[in-house]
Amino acid sequence: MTALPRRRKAVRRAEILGAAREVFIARRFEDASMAEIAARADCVEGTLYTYFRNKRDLFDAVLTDVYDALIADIEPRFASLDGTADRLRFLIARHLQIAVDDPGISAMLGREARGGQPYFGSKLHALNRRYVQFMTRTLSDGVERGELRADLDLAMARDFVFGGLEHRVRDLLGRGRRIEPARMAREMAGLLLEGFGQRAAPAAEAPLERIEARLARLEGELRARAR
Amino acid sequence: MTALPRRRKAVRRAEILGAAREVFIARRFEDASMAEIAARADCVEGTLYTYFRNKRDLFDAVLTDVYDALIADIEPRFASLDGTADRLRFLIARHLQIAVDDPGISAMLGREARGGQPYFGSKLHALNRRYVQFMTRTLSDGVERGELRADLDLAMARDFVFGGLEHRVRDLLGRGRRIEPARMAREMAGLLLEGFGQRAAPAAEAPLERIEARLARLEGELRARAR
Amino acid sequence: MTALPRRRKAVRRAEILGAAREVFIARRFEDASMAEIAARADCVEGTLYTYFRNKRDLFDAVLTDVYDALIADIEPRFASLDGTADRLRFLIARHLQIAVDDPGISAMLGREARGGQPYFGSKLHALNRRYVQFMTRTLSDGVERGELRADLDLAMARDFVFGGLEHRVRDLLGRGRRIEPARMAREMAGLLLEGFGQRAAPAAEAPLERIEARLARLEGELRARAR
Amino acid sequence: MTALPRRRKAVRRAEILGAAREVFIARRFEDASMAEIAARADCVEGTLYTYFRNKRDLFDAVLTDVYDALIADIEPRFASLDGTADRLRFLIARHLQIAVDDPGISAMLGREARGGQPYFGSKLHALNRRYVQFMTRTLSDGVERGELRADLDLAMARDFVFGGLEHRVRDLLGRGRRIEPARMAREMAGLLLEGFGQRAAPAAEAPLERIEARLARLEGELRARAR
DNA sequence: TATGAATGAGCCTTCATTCAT
DNA sequence: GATGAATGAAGGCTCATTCAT
Repeated sequence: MTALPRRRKAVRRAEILGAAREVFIARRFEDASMAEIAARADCVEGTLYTYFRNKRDLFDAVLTDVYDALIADIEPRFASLDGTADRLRFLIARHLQIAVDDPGISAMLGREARGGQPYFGSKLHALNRRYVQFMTRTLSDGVERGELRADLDLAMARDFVFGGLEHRVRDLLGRGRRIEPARMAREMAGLLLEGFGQRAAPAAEAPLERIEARLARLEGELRARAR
Repeated sequence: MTALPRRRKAVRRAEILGAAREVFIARRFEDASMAEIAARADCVEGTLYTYFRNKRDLFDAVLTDVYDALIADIEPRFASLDGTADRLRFLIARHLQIAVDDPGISAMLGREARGGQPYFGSKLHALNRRYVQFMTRTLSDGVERGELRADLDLAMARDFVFGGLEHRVRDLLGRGRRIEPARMAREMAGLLLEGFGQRAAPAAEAPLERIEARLARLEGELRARAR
Repeated sequence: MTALPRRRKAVRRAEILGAAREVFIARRFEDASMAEIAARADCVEGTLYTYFRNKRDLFDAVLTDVYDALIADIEPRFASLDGTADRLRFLIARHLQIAVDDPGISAMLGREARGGQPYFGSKLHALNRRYVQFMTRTLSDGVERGELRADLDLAMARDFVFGGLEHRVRDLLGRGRRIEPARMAREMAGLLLEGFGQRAAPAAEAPLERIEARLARLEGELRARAR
Repeated sequence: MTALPRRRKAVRRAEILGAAREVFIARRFEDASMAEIAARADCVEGTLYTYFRNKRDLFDAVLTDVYDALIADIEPRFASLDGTADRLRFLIARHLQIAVDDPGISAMLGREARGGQPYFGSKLHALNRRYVQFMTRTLSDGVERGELRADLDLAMARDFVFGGLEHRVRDLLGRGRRIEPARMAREMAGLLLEGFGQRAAPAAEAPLERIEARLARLEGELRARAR
């Protein structure tokens, strides 16, 4: 055939990447075939190998693209948020938004994280770390600022967030339910921050503060007199 | 040619099941090969098919074994627990124990839940539902008894528990860290029940009483001096 | 299990034969499995081999049964028929009757005649020859008695009969049409005996008569003159 | 490793088709193996699948080739024939010629028509219909023109022709006899057109000629005397 | 650079037959 | 005599990758 006349490499590369993305979303890594990617990219299999060393390479490039776009989108918006609760809600909502915009991507990311290949040390793991940083920072800042418990185990907290998200998304998608990122993020963040338990609270904050204020005042007064 | 010495069918079956278990732990379903299972069970591939109709059947048999043992172990111990917190800690610890006893199994279960085959409706899904029942009951009982927030979204809570567990285990195992089920269960349950947020109150009743005692003492002293 | 208590060999053999017959009717030789036959005969595969040397043997035994029954049924009735046309109609009708009574059998016989194994020299061929004898005799007797053309090529005629029957049955069965042996036998025999061709005859006789008239006239005239 | 020298796709395809043809002639569809075809085409099995989607596809391609060539050969010659008897003789001779040129093909076609797969609706059936059209037209035209009995059952007649041919060829080939298409076509057509039966009337040609000779002689003699 | 034909190892599954029990 | 567990060869098919063109 007449090859598409003089495509610049970058363009061709992008086409292949796009095709690969579609295929890797539709099928897991092992089940995706280079033949299908080539067909969708409108070239032959051999051509793929002039742009990517092998299938894994191509897959990693797709992942990089996905994460890069994701991070580029999150970065500025995250930077403008200060409160821990706000940040948490934003990150959860943004994560849910992926599942809404591109359900295949969520599935792919979750799926491939436990692939046949070792996850730790993989490209996917490295990329994921960058993404997870936003959450890690949110949590550690939260502790520093006194908005989260001082004894919070950050890694454990992070796992609850992402693990919960993953299961939640899978469950809802599996049942064909709609996901409303904002509302659901509010609920999830609320549950995480306050816990499942029944708040003895009502007894809670205002009265206690008042009592302690009274106490402090009294003790100060006594110390003064003691002098 | 040389037939292996005859064994009782049940024995052979168990051998094959054991071999299959090892292989399915090491590789995901699609990547596991009947050839490898046969080799590990010290028989030829054909033999496998006299015990199991096909690869999926064999896989399901492995899963059934795992879950049956798990559920049989949990059932009586769970039945003897009443408090929501106790139950939660027990179930979490038991789940973590799987990862300690048989790290491959955790990975396998998590992995296959997102397999290529539709998860919903699969044997795995059916088995998993039975297992998850313990948690579901714990949570709904907890709400009924007023030990958990009345507005708790049970499905969401369940997803946080299992999602968090899954990520936690994967993370720790991936980093080669040791897991201490009891301690970790305490921490996880605590975090889930109380939330990430800073307790304005640490509150609790005993301290409150102590404060009031302190207060009473001070006030009494003041009154004494005032005289 | 408790084996069926002391079945006499002949009974068991008959059971196996019956099961084999069902299976060989349903599937062609290669596709029929000893396992299925054993299951249908309610015994295990090994048992089959105590009654028949191998699958082919078993198949041949089934065929022998079929042909023996067929021949035993035809023999006396054929013996009572004299006219060539009657015999032909009877044999055709009887053949069609097989397709009506036991469509599987016709299919099986036709099918296996061109099996992978060489047909000539096979057991099936030998059995078939006995069956075909009835037709062969009918045709050769017919010629001898002057009821069939003296120059009839017997083998060719026989092939037309059975080839036609085979195709006819297959066609009708394939289209789901009903077969009425008697009526169809009449039609087929008629067509074979009289041919496809338009009888020149009607046209033929008038001219012949004219010739004979002419001849008679001449001869009479000659006789007259001779006097 | 060492790749065969590149060939043009069409060439390779033809080689594979040729190899497949040989194998499908030698064995029935189910018994033919892709391995054998590959070996005969001097390539590996995988290569076959770059030309044909699967075994059935390859088989159908072989059949299509055979029928296309056959029909292309018959078409123009058939078009030039008018009389029913001529056409019939031609078609029969042509059919026999297949058995002479390529004895395997006849066997294959007959064999596969009763394959395990349903024949009706198969590619083979579709192709065969086109081939059979020539005979169908011959017969229906024959009736229309008054050259065949007006009450001729066309389907039945067609089955006699092809059934007879099939059996005849199988019988002769099976016995290692030579086939002489032209002579045999004359005989077969004759038998079909005139039937097996003793012609009471047509008295046939030789006698008629003898009579007319006698008649001519007599009349000549009389005329002589009259002078 | 792009091509695309060829590779070949590997996969799951079937089944007639054997033989120790 | 009957059993039935074990065999092992064979089958169709897939696919990432290579390399001559």
